[in-house]
Amino acid sequence: MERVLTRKGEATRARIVAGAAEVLRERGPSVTTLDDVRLRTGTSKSQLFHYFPGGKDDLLLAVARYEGSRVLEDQQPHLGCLDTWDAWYRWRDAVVERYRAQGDTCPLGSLYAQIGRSTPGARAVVVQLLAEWQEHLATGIRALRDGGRLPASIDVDQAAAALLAAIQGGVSIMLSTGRITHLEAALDWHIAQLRSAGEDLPGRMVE
Amino acid sequence: MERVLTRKGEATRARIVAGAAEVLRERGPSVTTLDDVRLRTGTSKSQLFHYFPGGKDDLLLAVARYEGSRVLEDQQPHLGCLDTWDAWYRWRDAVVERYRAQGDTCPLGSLYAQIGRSTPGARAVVVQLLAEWQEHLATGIRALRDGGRLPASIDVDQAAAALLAAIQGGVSIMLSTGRITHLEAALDWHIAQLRSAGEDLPGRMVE
DNA sequence: GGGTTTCTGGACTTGCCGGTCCACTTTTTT
DNA sequence: AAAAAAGTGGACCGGCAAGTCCAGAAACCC
Repeated sequence: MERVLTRKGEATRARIVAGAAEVLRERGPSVTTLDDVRLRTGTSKSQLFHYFPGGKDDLLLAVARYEGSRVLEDQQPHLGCLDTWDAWYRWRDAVVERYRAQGDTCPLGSLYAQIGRSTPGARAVVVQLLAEWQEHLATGIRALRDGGRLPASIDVDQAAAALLAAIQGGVSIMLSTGRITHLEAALDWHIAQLRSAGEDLPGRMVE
Repeated sequence: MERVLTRKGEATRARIVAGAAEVLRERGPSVTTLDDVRLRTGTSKSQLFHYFPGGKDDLLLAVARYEGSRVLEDQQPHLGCLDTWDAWYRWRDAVVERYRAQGDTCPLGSLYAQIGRSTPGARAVVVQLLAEWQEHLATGIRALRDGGRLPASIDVDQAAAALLAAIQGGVSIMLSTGRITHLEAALDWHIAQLRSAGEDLPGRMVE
């Protein structure tokens, strides 16, 4: 099935995805028409269907993948090295900043709401993103524990899952209310809780 | 402007809202047409516009209000009396049960995604719901603190905000992945953290 | 450089769906 | 009980946006 794309074709396709992502972020998926995308990207109907034979859903899915890949990238390099408390605070700031900049739109979330049910691929994109994200968090927590900064008894996976949920919730609340306070509260609370769990740890701390 | 509704009219209106809510939950707002609602509720186009002069958005907003009012109701009476640890566990189970039953649809969330941007009323509905919800949680935490089960130094509002975020995130993750694990992890983690914060409290506990 | 494939442009079709209209019935009011 | 107001049924309209088609241009391959 895979059709081969020439260099030019590849460029056009990429232009369409990036442009579509812009429009979708501004207007929201349900009200964005293919003509909007056409206009923004300087393409024609036939090109849209040439590159995305499945039509609108196909394009939306491509945009979802595109947006999804950016979510974790935007948190790097901090997300990759959560092994000291300082690193956690830097990451926390990066996350807040990212979502503050994004404002009250959640490209991936609204895309999923639009095509999720019908297109099975969309769910896969989100599920994988969440899994990777949580894995990064778990790695960070594990690093703290192994570094003696957290008690050995801590349930790493539960903590990571709870933290991921808190972030998602903070973002989702931001979308509805326009305020980033809950995201901040969630992050601060979680880090503070982790920290206080490691506070009165025997030995180690001085090592 | 307010038109008076006869008893019959009231009943019809209620039937439309309830029926529309059903269809919307099943199909999602973006793909649900007024004809779907018509069919489900056994009404005609003119009735729909008779009761909801603003058209589809108007109806959707009414449904949003309807769904919103149920969210907190479904957590009662537990949510109203979070003054002992046992009460918290009961509430936790009620929340999990409610969302497990609801499955992978979030009536309010998807409604908001659909009409939020355009209809200002929708945002108000969500904002108010979240505020009330958080207030309940804060009241519960305050009760624990005043009962000597939590340290006096606890930042009640931050804790409540973080918990609310965690719940929202748990739900939102459930919508994407179909799994309720994150909601459970978030609730369990939060309650456990609160509890451990109150663990080594001086005096009081025996009083 | 000729043949084949890929790419592009835009006119055209199609069907859906929100919204209008108006005639008719039922209920309320006095 | 008659007039007024509220409620109901369904035919109809109009626009919009997804998707189709085909012809011509550009790129690739030998």
